[in-house]
Amino acid sequence: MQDIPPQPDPQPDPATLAFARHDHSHCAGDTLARAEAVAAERGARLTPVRRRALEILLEAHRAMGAYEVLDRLAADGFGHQPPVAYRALEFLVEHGLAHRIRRLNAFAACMHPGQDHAPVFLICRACDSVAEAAGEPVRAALDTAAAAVGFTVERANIEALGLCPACTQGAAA
Amino acid sequence: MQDIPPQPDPQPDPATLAFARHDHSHCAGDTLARAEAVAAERGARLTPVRRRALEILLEAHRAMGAYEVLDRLAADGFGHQPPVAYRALEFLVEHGLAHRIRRLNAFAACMHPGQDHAPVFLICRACDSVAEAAGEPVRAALDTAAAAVGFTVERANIEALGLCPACTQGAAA
DNA sequence: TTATTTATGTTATAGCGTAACAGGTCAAGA
DNA sequence: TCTTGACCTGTTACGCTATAACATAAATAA
Ligand SMILES: [Zn+2]
Ligand SMILES: [Zn+2]
Ligand SMILES: [Zn+2]
Ligand SMILES: [Zn+2]
Repeated sequence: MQDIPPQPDPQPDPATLAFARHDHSHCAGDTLARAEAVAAERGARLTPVRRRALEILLEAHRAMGAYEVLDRLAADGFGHQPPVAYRALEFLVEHGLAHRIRRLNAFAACMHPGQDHAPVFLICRACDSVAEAAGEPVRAALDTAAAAVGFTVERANIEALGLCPACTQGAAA
Repeated sequence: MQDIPPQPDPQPDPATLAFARHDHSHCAGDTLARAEAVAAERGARLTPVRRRALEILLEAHRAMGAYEVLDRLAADGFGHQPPVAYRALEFLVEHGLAHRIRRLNAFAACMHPGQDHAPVFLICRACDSVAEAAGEPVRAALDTAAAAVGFTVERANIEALGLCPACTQGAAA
């Protein structure tokens, strides 16, 4: 959850990374750069508030409420009213640069923007970290279950609450 | 979504049923009876407010907001304040007699109480109906994805938004 | 009965989210 | 150049969702 000096190894699976000690400033910076590239490619305008909102979400592998983001934006000289945060977050979600975690009434930066993906969120109830795991098989199973009753899935929210690797260890002790 | 006279056939899959015309008074009554049996078995006290809240949720295959349930309870002579509804609903969820649909900030009656199940919700964006499909395969895929990164899943919310069979037809027209 | 727990109801307040309007920026086209 | 229109940012004001804290009453246990 914070910066730990040496981390020379190649990037592991993003969900594994979220729960592991890693050079997060690099992790966040890299993700931000990819997000900027995606925005440019799509012709989406990543304006100062929007970019700053994304940076804020990228500070840690956890979800933040809109009002928490708003406070941070306000402290940085942006507007102080809820729509300022909600609009920036809405933009990020719309363009796949962030996700909404309904279980937490909160938002989290997307850890692999650009890649078309069916995210599954793993929320640790002990340390509040949130990881975005590869959900393609889960989504496939969901589509199958829905198709069996004639239902057409357009969007899905798949959110799991439990214990991350570190906190599972702690609980076992 | 409303009562249609004859329906002699045996019960199909509950999710299929939710989207089909059926004798809902029988469907709801039967589910309520099973819920009562489950509550008795667990030693859970299905008091008048709680029972009435469940009946209200059972009136249709859709989710209802807590305040909507509250209005109905108040009209029936129960308390008029939010905690009255939230507590009844919390009880029902705790004992597996109802589910919370986070995407809608709402609650829906469980259509097969007692059976230990991993529900998946199929929410029609056109007619607002909500079906509870069998989610065991989906849950299994989720557990696998989580286990791959060392995460232990305790609870999961799996909610799909899309079009039910009837509304898919309508949209195609 | 008396003590203990559980349930119901209240007031008050916190937290989440959006509608509607005003002013500002920027680029395309007259 | 000037105007038009699209889009972005900011505001006020409000509505919906949810819970904390407390008082009373009913049910169960001792
Ligand atoms: Zn990181
Ligand atoms: Zn944890
Ligand atoms: Zn029915
Ligand atoms: Zn429908």
